[in-house]
Amino acid sequence: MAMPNLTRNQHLVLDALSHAEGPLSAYTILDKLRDQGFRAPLQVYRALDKLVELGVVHRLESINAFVACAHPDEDCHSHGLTAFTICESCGKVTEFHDHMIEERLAAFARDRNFKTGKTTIEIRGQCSGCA
Amino acid sequence: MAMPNLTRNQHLVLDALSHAEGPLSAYTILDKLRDQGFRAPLQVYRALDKLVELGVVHRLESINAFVACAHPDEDCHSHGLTAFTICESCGKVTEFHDHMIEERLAAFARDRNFKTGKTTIEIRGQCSGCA
DNA sequence: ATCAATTGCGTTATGCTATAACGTGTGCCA
DNA sequence: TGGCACACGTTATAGCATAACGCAATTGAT
Repeated sequence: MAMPNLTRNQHLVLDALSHAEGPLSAYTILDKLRDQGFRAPLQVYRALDKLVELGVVHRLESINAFVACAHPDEDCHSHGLTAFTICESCGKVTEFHDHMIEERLAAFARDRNFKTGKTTIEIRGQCSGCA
Repeated sequence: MAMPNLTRNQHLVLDALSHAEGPLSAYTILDKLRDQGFRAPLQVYRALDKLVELGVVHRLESINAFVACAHPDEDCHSHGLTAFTICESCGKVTEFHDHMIEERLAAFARDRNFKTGKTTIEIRGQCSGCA
């Protein structure tokens, strides 16, 4: 998955996420980009769809928010499964990869003849600074 | 976590989920229970909150839906972490527990001094019957 | 060169998911 | 018997996401 040039909208959305402290909702991104001409949710969602597909943005299913990939230069998809810790106090998100967990889930799916699409692993709680 | 008697609303919601083929959204449950007098989303959400707390219903974060626990008699919470496969074609959900994955996630959290609250593991894809 | 396919864009409208805030009723037990 | 805890019902609103339309730019095969 090579990284094509981003369109203006995609670039603006990625920038907003990259400069944010934590994850942002689509509507928060919209508000941040009103000065740049954004007017409608779809402008954000369409950019997000593409950025997620490229692997430079992750969607956090459990909080309906999006976060820039922690290491966008390497191809995040190539690391396989991505897991997250999400601090419910400060919003800090940490991304990590664990090959054993990945293997274990793959084995379960294989045993059941389940064809794996996208996998979500999210741990919500309190980070070290907030506990 | 003992299982107290359920209220009428809680019982109706749990029944709806138990008899369903797959996961249901809160609003789908609401529609199913209109004949029983349900009129507003909160009636469903309040029941769901309680049922989830009791461990007899699980929330699937990645599809904003709810499913009855596969083994409600045992205390599902006592099995620790619950993971799911979710078929995107037929909606079938399979619940499973893997001690090694649980251990691995716990170790990661421990290393980072992250205090774990609720953990979500959901694999979306195609089940054996739909692949 | 030109046509068709693809992709992104902008807009309006709408639908789905979830909670806030208020008041009522009931059971418990100090 | 007064206070508390809990569930309930209702109205209203907030928050998240997509449908459907048409236009513009790009690409690429003929």
